[in-house]
Amino acid sequence: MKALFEDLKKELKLRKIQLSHQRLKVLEYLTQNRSHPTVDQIFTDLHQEMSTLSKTTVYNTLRVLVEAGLVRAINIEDHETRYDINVENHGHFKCESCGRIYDFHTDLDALACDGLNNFLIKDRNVYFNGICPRCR
Amino acid sequence: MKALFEDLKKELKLRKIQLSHQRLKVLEYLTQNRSHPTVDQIFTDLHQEMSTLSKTTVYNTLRVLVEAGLVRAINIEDHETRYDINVENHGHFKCESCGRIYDFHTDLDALACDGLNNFLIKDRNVYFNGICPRCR
DNA sequence: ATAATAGTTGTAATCATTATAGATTTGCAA
DNA sequence: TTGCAAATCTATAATGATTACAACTATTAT
Ligand SMILES: [Mn+2]
Ligand SMILES: [Mn+2]
Ligand SMILES: [Zn+2]
Ligand SMILES: [Zn+2]
Repeated sequence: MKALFEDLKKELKLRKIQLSHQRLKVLEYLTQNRSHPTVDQIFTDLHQEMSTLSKTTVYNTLRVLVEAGLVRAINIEDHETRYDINVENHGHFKCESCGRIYDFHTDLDALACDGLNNFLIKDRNVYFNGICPRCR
Repeated sequence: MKALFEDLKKELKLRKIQLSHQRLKVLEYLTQNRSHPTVDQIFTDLHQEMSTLSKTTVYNTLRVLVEAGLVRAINIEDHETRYDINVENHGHFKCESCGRIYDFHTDLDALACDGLNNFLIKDRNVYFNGICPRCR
């Protein structure tokens, strides 16, 4: 189930999204860095090997990838969006102490909820806050 | 169960938090405006009747109220925090079309999740995205 | 009443994100 | 292959929410 770089490339081709050098680098980065990186982390790391890369391109690429459904944007306070190559049904835990974001398995579709008749649900998110084992 | 202004005032006194005119106004506003307002909405509305009110005070007050556990901060993309006087177990639905945030009832504690052994969970949040009945 | 503490205010600074315009690259047709 | 339009990228400026700061005011304790 793990999103493989080669599969993702095919997916982009299918959707007629150009596979530019920059886009492939960002996509590859996300498959290799599953710690929910910020734009700044992605940019800083990639800039080491691609000195001409622009932060705007990272933003643009991420928008394209999110719109294509290949990447998920995560907003857990902080006013800084993080990105996740794993778009499957899972939850996030943010440690108040170290700031790390952990994945956990959960079936959101199983969550019973009242008051959403006639609502069209496109996306479901769960996140917890607290202290991680490493920080306790 | 609905958070009543008078009860909240007592709660603040208990916690030795000064009940300044500005803080009471913000608190009262939240009890009367349960549409998850932004700082800007709170400030603009209160500024009508309190022309000396500063936006910084609104920010400061909300931080105090959130830390005291009387108010919940909600971050659903948008890079603009919204505030909720309802701190009980409930979920949020954001309409992509009109931007409204709706409450829905759900029992998050009942959600089974793997991979969080030894994690100290302090807070649980769920939010859905989609289209609301009004916009369909 | 006086001094110390807490809260408020207006302004400036910060920081993530978006807009813009010119430069570069790509896809495709001649 | 060559030429050109469309797409993408880059650098920089603008935006907008939030925070930092310093002076001012209100509250509390002595
Ligand atoms: Mn994840
Ligand atoms: Mn709510
Ligand atoms: Zn931690
Ligand atoms: Zn709507």
